[in-house]
Amino acid sequence: MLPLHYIRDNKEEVIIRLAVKNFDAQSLVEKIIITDSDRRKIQTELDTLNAEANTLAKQVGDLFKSGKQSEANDLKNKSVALKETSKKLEAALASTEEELNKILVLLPNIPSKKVPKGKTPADNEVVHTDGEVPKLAADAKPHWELTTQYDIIDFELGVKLTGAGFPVYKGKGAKLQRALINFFLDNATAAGFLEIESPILVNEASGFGTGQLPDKEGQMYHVTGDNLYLIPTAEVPITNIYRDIILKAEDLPIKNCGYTPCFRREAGSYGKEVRGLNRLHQFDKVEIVQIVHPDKSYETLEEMRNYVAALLKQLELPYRILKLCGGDMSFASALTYDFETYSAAQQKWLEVSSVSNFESFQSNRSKIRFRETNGKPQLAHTLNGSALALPRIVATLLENNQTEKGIKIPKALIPYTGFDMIS
RNA sequence: GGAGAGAUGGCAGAGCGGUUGAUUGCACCUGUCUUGAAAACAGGCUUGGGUAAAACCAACGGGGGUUCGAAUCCCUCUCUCUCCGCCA
Repeated sequence: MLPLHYIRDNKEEVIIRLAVKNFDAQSLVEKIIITDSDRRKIQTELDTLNAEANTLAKQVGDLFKSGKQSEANDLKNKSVALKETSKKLEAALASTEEELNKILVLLPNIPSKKVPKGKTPADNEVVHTDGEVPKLAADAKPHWELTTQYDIIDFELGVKLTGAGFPVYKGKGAKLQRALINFFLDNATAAGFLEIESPILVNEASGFGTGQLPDKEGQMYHVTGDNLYLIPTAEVPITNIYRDIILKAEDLPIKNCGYTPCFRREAGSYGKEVRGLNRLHQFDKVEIVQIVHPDKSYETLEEMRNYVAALLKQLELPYRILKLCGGDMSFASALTYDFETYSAAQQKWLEVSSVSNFESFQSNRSKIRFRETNGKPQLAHTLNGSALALPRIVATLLENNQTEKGIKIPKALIPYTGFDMIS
């Protein structure tokens, strides 16, 4: 949610910049500005009326005390009349505010000036490529065959227990999951991120705070009995820790990380996109989150980008970094880097991380603020990134490292797996 | 799940129908004093709307009601705590 005063003061700018996201903001912005000005008009009227009523009430009190009953009663009647008007105004104010909030939430975040124009993933800008793509034998197998061959992930069993997209990890497959999670968490904490273990069910307020609600409701699993949502990412609970908080400037930057399972309904996905580990309903992920001073957020984004790159390097996976074009960016982001690893048997790039600067878009929704000494509260900037999401890492790792003897585990991971080969 | 108690500013904790946006303590900030610090003293210290800045308005868990007037009374929802039950 963009700050209202920003929209008010930079109307043209907002419209022009949102065009980069292929979002025609013209009529929405107009409507927001009109509704806001209506709101203020009503508010001013109501304030004046309330001021009058307050004065009156005081006078009535004084008159009663000094025993002037009849005069007091006269004023009382006047006060009752005021009240009817103020009731109407209050109702008008409430409905105008509701309307304003409803449309304000429809406006996406403004993309940073560095965001390339474009409509589809094909327009994303490759900003960095690293690592060697292995030359595999002609009969190299995609990961969903390898997992069966070595009996480490059972997709059908998951279907039996739950449904498609809920795989069961077994033996070295399960150990590999645990190894990756620990590897990622250890790296994150070594880099100064405080580890958080959070709930994986969140309430509506949290879902709204990070932008999943109301618009992306269909992407989350909803526990209707208690009106809670299964988190699609640890970003939701971790960022919401700071909802409605006014931090001290010296508390910044806040660096948190956390491992959670993530749940996504992925309604509408189909075909080879969802084959094997490519797209799951439940998966494991370590997320890094930062809350920073607005002056520092782009610097922080680069730092996080470098951090994620270093992880992939340690895992010896070929990867590239994309700067997302306006059309491919998420609703809430101002600038996003996607990380993709090259899965050699599928011969395609798989997204394994997305690192974004949300500027004040989330913090405005969640009221995450900070204060300089003696200053006014102001919105902080929030950032987050996957570091990393497991399934596609596993897919790439299995495919790229397959040999006749088995699947080789990258050196950095061996202390965590306790084995150097899946065979 | 049953019974009871409670929700007030960063924290603790008053207030229970009329200058109470809120006593007080702690924390914090700014001054005075000091070579510096501590102590002491003086002042400041919720948030949002509104304004050039004020004035002004709103908010004492959320929503509704009674009243000329509510943090204070009533209804309702949510949450927390205590006891009992159940239980990893």
